[in-house]
Amino acid sequence: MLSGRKRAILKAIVSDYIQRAEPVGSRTLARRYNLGISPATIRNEMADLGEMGYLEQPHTSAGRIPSYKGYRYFVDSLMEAEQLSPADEERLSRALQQRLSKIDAVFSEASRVLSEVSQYVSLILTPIFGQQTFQQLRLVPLDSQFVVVLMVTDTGLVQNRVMEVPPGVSAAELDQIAQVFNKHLKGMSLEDLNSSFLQELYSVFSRRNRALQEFLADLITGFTFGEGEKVFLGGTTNILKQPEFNDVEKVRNLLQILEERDHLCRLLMDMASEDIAIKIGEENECLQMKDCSIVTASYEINGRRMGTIGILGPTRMDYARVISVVEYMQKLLSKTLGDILL
Amino acid sequence: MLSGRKRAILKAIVSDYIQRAEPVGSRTLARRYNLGISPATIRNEMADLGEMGYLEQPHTSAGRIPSYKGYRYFVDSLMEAEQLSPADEERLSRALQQRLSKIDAVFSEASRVLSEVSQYVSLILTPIFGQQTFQQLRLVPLDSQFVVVLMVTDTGLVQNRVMEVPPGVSAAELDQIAQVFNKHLKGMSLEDLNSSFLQELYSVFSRRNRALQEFLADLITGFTFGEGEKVFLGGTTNILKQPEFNDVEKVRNLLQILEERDHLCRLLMDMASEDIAIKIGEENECLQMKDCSIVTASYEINGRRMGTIGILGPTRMDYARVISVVEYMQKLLSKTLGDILL
DNA sequence: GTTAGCACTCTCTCCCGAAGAGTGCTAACA
DNA sequence: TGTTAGCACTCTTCGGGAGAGAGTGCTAAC
Repeated sequence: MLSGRKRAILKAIVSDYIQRAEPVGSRTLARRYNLGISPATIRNEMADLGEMGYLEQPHTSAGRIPSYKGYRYFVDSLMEAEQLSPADEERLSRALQQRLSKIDAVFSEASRVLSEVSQYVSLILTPIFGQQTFQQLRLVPLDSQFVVVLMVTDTGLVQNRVMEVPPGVSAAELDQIAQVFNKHLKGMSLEDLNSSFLQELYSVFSRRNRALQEFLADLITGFTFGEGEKVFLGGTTNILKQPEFNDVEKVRNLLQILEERDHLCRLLMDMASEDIAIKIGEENECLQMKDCSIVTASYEINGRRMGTIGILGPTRMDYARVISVVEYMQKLLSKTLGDILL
Repeated sequence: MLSGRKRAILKAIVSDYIQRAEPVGSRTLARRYNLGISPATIRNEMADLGEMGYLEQPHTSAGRIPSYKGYRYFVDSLMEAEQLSPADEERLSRALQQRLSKIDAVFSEASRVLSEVSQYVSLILTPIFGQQTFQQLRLVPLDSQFVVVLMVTDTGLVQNRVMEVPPGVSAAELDQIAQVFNKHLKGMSLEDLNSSFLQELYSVFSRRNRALQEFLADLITGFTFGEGEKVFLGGTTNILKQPEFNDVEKVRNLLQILEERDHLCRLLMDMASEDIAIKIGEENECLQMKDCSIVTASYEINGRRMGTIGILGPTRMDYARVISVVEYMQKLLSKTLGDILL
């Protein structure tokens, strides 16, 4: 455990650095914070903290900056929770209070306002289909050639797409297919939907040709991979305001990651297991993100954890504030989605 | 008109600058290109071209760079059409040859490969609904509370969303609504779909309450603004490789524009009126894009111009190459979409 | 009309020195 | 023994030349 004085110094250093983005020295620290001790004493303590791995020195005779370990300690046991200002709460709420008919519009608005209020990059993972169970399937023929496939999950999400109907399959037969699905799959987790069911289907429709079999296979893969999960991204340009991203090379590295939606998707899914998750710098598996931190929260639909919202910024981000923003949005989103879907 | 020699010199300068991104001087020009004249003569000609507004000088005693007018002249009458390499054609085709069930997947793949091959930023505007006519409406009730609204256009695009059914409206009544729509609107341009029809609808269902009226109004606005047009963006990071974007401030300006999807949408719609459109530097209304050029082409679905693909790069972009890429993708996309939708 | 020569201009880079900030060590102090 | 003042030292940053390099425009000759 760190002594009270070391804790106070570490806290002051991290806070100061978060605010000003510049290495902080003993003299400045003594001047700016009322620690009641002289720069010399602070220097001694700083040397200790440096040896213990909480602080780093960009070079001899620059001030100290927090190491990853320093941020972690700060977040875990020094930082004070911050109450979101009423103005910010207002901004967040209002964005979701508009009448947003499509669920995607909700996510897109949420991501926009999240990045605006936080001034960092916002990420939103749409509901994970694997977490839901099959409720019903509808096959709505548009004409003799195309059919609209509607799949409804237990949480009320509707997945839809247009498919080509194999030639010679009648509307009655489509109905029959839907019936088999609805009878056999109701309540089954979409994750578990595997090929054994497909075999069963084949046998039911065995008299039929290869085209139909392909159609059925496509139908099922569409459920699991179909629309899939998407990631909404907002405020990418905010990151460019941060002094640590004054280097175009760094910017490019980060933006490249943000362009790989699959990667982000996996990242957010991994973090979905916790209510609030914080990854600081090196804790990110991805090397290119070692200068960044991510704070995520999982939103719920009807009490079930369904997806994740997150904010990405430099390791030097204002954790207390970001956490309060994310938490507020988490509640807001859970409520809004519940209202729309239930 | 410019003399043959001036044309040759201008062409050499623009080509060289496009390739190397550095002001080009008379001596270098004479060395690199076999123009058969001495640097001194070139200098005279360059001075003329400068006075005529085709060239600019970053400062005295640097070489010349093309002005906006210089690029324009180059594009209009100096540039030689470039044949896309078989390898590139292959890459573009293959991306769209995958089985892509959802139309959005086609656009997303197209935008990805477009940016990869061009090494600039790619933009794709999804089909403009206003250009299409109403074909049919389906209202598929999921349960007593929600209904899936399916609207099919004459080009085979399906727009869908989930809406809440006003309490007390039966399935039969929904059917009736759909029938009225299908009877009155078939063949009508979605753009023209206005409130006069809504009045008519009200009178048909006049016995009904306010909730139903709101439902009907929402239904119609959904057609025109509903899903709306989307812009797919790819290869944003490519722009960062360009030396002209070594300045973070410039990058931020551009990325900010690219984040405003509505703005991009309008931009691409404006350019949709031509088969191939090229906007160079200052020709862009948007001030922040004065250092950029956009090359667009409109793709067709069943012979009707429906949307736009484009490539955005620095004014110093390789126009010949970009044009050939865009043209190729235009044909590819028109074909692919025709196949999927028809 | 074209070219060679030349003086001149402007940028870029490298280097140097001064300023500033901060450290670590030592010695004195409570 | 912990704390503090003092001091020499280190390292970065910034500004000011000096020199190199590239290119221009003008003039005079071909």
